[in-house]
Amino acid sequence: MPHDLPKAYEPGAIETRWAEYWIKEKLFSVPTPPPGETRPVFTLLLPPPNVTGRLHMGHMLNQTQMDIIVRWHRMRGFLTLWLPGTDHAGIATQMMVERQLASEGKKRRDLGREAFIERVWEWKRHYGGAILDQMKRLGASVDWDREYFTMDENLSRAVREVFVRLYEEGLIYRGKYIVNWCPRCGTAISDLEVKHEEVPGKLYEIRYPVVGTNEFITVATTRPETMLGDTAVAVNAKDERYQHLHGKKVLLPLMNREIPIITDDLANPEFGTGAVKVTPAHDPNDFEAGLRHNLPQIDVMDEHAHMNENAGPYAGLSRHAARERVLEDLRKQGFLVAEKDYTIALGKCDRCGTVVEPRLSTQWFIKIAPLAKRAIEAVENGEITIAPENYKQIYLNWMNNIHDWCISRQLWWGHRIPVWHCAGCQAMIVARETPAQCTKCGGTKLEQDTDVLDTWFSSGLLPFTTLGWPEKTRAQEVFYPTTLLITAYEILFFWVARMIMFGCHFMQGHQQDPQLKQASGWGDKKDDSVPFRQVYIHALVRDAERQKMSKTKGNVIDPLEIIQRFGTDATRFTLAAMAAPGTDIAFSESRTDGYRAFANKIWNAARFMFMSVDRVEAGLRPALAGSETQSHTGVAGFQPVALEDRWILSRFNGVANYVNEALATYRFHEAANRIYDFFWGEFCDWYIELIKPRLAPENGAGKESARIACGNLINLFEAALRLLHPVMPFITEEIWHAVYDEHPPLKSVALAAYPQANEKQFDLAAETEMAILQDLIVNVRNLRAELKVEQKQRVPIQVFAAEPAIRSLIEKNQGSVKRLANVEEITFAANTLAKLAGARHTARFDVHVVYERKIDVGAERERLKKELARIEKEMANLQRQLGNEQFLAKAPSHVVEGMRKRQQELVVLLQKTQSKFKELG
RNA sequence: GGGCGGUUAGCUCAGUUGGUUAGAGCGCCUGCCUUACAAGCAGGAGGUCGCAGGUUCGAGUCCUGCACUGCCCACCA
Repeated sequence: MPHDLPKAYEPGAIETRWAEYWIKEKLFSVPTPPPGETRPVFTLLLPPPNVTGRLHMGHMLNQTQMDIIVRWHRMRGFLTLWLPGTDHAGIATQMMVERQLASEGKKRRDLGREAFIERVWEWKRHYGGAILDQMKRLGASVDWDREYFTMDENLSRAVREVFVRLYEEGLIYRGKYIVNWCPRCGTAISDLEVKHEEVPGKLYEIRYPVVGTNEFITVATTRPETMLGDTAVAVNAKDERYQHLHGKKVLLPLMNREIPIITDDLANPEFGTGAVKVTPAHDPNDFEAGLRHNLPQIDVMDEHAHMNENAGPYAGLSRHAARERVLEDLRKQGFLVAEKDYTIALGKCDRCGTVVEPRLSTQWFIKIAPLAKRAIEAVENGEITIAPENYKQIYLNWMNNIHDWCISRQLWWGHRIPVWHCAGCQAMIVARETPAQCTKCGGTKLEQDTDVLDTWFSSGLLPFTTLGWPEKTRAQEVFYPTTLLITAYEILFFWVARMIMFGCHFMQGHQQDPQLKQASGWGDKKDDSVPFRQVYIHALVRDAERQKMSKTKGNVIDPLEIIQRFGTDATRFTLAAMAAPGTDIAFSESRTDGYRAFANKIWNAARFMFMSVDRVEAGLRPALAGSETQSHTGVAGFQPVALEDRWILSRFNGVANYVNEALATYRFHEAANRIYDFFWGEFCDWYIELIKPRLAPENGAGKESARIACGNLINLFEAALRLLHPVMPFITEEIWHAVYDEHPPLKSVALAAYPQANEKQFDLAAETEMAILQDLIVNVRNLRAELKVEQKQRVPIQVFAAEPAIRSLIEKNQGSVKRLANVEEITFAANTLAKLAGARHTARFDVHVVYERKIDVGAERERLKKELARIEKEMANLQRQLGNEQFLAKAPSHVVEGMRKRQQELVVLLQKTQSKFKELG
């Protein structure tokens, strides 16, 4: 028998054992079904963590939510595919390996491109699996047989295919533009990879002498060092201050170069001096102005943001040193006329924090507007839904203001751009496979473009490339569009938007297997090109002080450490219970500790159950067997003989309903909390306590009655385990196997059916009656506490109930009352007991504890005073409302009815309370 | 410069579409080692729902303004 469980729940060994079991048994592997499959389909793509990643709380929240939804679907009979993988993460991984090389005193250029890439692969083979191993510890029920890596050969081929197609469609172009350049990473980065940070800075005013006059024109700039590359000064044509200078030239200080004064809207008369220096090679606005006016582009910096030969005497200096020197020289020569405090939005590299340099360079771009058009439509017309809904607007705003996307990176690690340059004729050959010779001149000296693609280029394709694209596969018919995407807000633009653009473009015309589409509930959707039908954006996990976690702040909470201390189930439960849609989570260890206690509670309830089973009927199993688990509703094999049976059965079905509805709308916290309250507050605190006498046949309850009680307990428990399983997969799996005495009908509770409510098992009368009994018991306990009755002392009570039904209810269940309130004898009074000093009353009954000690009259009076005030206030409110004809006319009838009922109760309560208050003097 | 959120018990947070008495966990106070669980049980105290208006029969919930606070986006030097 496995029933001799340890007294305290120890999650560690149990969790690792089941995690391994699930993988070994391939429980979550889903072979692509052939045509004819009729089950509804649920597909979810795991947002691929970086191979270099270490599991953090964000991952854990994300994966917990996904796993809950995935397990829930699987248990409801969906053909459920959760596709895992990792991202090659260009910059991050390259940095990682470069750091490793640095510790050996080497640089990547020492190795050369090929050897370096081989080195990265080696690194990946050694350490790349770490984050997925950590996922396994979380219990993520993914299909490991389909694990992908974004640099896998098949995915790389798909990337080249996409590049070539986009190029052929004119949606990819190459050109020399200003891009965001990270001097430390040595590569271009996209707009999204630049984080703006407001920092205090200076606005400098520099005067340039106007050639042929004694005048100066004063420009304002935050970046004086770029003046070395100035090729014009712009003023606004309408600005009267400068109209006499139109067409004149200025002599650029320090460089002694003559540059024109141009008129352009770039200059805003309201800002600074109204005149602006124009540096086409170092500012995107100036670049545009330069094109408009045919200005030369003078690049004064190199790839490390050091000044180059174009910077004359400043060559070799870093941009920061150059700024100081330039300012110093301007000051000395009398050109610097003002320095004003000014807040600058400084752009920093998302990856390394280095200040980004707008740099003129040749890059590859995707023309985004045509792709964005359909991506906007798909969301606007509801082909893709985004929840919480406010993110829909954020998405649309962003998409409507999107710029072209710079996709080339000057890195070595990544998908190399499939373009070859002919050394002979300079032709560019864009091809899926390495060409043997130049298509123009036939030359064989071809060199592949040295750039690689932005990592998000390949991850944006994953919804279809992981399903075999560009081939047309059965997997796509079944699993595309994927059903849901659960992800963090921060990658809404990086990833989600790009997947939508690519999906809508490349899967245009795709159709999901109509039968499966219908079965899965998407019959009303027209567009099967979308990468997913739904998006759910989850919150950010912050630390207990609501601070964003960051390494520099040192406030990062390591989920693995939390798991170590409290268990995976407790940690998962915490994240679920705190995840109200739309609000960030302040992670709190005390909450996790509370849920560890919850796991322990479940464990001990199981121990109790097993002890009872072993005593009453060893070998008793739940009524459900095998295939039945997929079709039944409510609790099987449950025989409601007593009030508490009818009550708990009804409650269980109510909870099942509630939880299913909550999960359907991503209300994880409501689902988790409802299960918690049910299991602890109702099942353990009341139900188990109530049935204890029936479980002990030696108490005279009878063997058959004990057998029924035991059966109910085990069947209910089994159902509760299934209900809880998506949130706490480990402990439920462990106990579920034990419930079936290690011979479960299925390999895992994860494959059993998720509880659905059974209408026939609802029993509102039982719920009402039970509430009255609970009320009575709590009142007696309360009185006992007030009278300071010894815990063990059994006392007689008197009860008055005006309604015969209530009296008979109490009579019938007096055994329960006696046990749970430690009552010796119940006698029924003929008249109200409300006046008695030591009595308690409700609208339905009065109860008095017969005991020699008297209550504290003063305290009782205070309590009553408060209560009276409350009742009177509520009465007044009710009377006001019920006396209002408009209210009676407009309010829904159930509200009016409810208030009338409440009013009747209050009348009784008020009367009783008043008379007692008088009695106390 | 735009946009979005938050403000409810000592602390951290819930509070579906407005509807009867605003909840939980932790913490606090009192009493219990009652053979499932002291990681537990029983009882209790604690809130003018940020401020000011408005809509409504009815507002924690909807609207406006204000205050404080957080986040995202942004090529005005």
